Amino acid sequence: MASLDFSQPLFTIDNVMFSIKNNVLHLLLIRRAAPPFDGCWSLPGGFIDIEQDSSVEAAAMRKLQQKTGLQPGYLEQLEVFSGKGRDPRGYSVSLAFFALVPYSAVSSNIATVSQASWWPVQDIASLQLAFDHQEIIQRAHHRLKQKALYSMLPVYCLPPAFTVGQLKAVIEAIIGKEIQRKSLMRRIEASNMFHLTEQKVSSGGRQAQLYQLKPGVDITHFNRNLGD
Amino acid sequence: MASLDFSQPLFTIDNVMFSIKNNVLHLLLIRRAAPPFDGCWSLPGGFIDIEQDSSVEAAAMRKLQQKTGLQPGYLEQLEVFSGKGRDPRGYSVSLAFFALVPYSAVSSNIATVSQASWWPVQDIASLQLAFDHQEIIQRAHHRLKQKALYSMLPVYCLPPAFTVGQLKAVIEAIIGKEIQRKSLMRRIEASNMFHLTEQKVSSGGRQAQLYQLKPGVDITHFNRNLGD
DNA sequence: GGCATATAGTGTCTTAGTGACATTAATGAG
DNA sequence: CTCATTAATGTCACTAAGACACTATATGCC
Repeated sequence: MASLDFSQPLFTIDNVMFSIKNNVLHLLLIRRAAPPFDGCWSLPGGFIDIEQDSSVEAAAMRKLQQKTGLQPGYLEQLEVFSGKGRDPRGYSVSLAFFALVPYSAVSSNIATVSQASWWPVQDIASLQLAFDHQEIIQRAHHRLKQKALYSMLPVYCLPPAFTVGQLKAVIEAIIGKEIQRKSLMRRIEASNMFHLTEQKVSSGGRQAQLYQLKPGVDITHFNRNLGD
Repeated sequence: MASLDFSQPLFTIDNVMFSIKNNVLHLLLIRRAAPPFDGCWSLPGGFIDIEQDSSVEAAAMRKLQQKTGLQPGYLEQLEVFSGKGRDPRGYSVSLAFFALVPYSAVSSNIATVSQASWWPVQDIASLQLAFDHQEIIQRAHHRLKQKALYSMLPVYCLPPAFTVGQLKAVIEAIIGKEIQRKSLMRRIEASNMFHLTEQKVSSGGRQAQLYQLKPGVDITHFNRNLGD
């Protein structure tokens, strides 16, 4: 194996954290306070601290906690973005994560952290973002769309108890397309991931059943996509 | 953003390169010649060279060329593996790739590179590998299996011209399960990725049509998995 | 109360793509 | 020529999603 006489690239973490607000897909950006790109909106991230971060996932979690005051219910590695041009400070390698969080969990904490705010995903393309964050966001959104078609992942955008109508709205916001309520019901039943609570919830018509994730279950993956 | 007074982790690349030999899924290991783990089999990889590698993908390609003498037809990021314990030299972050290559392309070059050889994936679990390479291989294999169920990715394990029977054998070797020839034919037609050549090939019975990738096409993804 | 309306949930037929397997096609061995 | 072998097709069954009508239960207004 080669020796260590190459200088190492700068290694950083970026997080694309999604949530649903008013039935619209949003993601969290923070305004940079230092060069390069100071003043620009950017993804919350930073450097890994090998003293306190037991893994890159731990580093991502710590950075999210630090910059936004909350921890996502779901976190997954997206992809590494690398090259000479993406950071003016030099060759850099950034591991991007994508995260999901219920919007309710955000609303109370986010106020205390200035310079961070939720943006509708559709509006992001027209912003001037730092680094190659536009591309990272596109990739994250694409991955999330795909996963919403064949898995129950979107539940992580909802509070612990939710209705079928809410889950349907979340999925539709993510994939940008209507789905059949009936199909979703079939999947909920087939997945065996949820149980009904005794509570019901009003939303202008007949009251809806509240569902809850069974403790310790894995996210079901189906072998067919929705919305062909 | 934080300043640079944290020491940076060691950043490395690992490659899980798959191919098919005698209708069995194999992957390429090299024997380490230096500590740590000298003498152990391990994944071909190493450090990125920021002078010559324009991206992490370029680094992965260069390392494969260097250590095995060949370049894969397909290369994709798998996942980052990180932590204090995985490398005795210190905190390390390794980006693993998975690669596919036709076995024919290997056979001539591999002889010139000592200490590299193909191993049946089933036999790997009983080897003593360096670092956390067992886990990396498991993850790569899992991902490859999944992709074989819903995409045409396995064609990258075949030479430029191939028969339906060969593709069927490759897919079966990857997913460890028989599939219906008919289903594969339907996908080949639906994907519109291939065209027939005039040539046919003998294999003990009726001659088989040779198919070829159309130039510049993307790998088709289906919205349903094989082999429910 | 009675009715309109809104949302929740079910029943059921259609549709699309795979599984299973029989059938036909082409080739080599004897 | 006959048979064994592999390639390719024809056809029906099965499964899960799409479409949409229909029932159920809540709220608000008269």
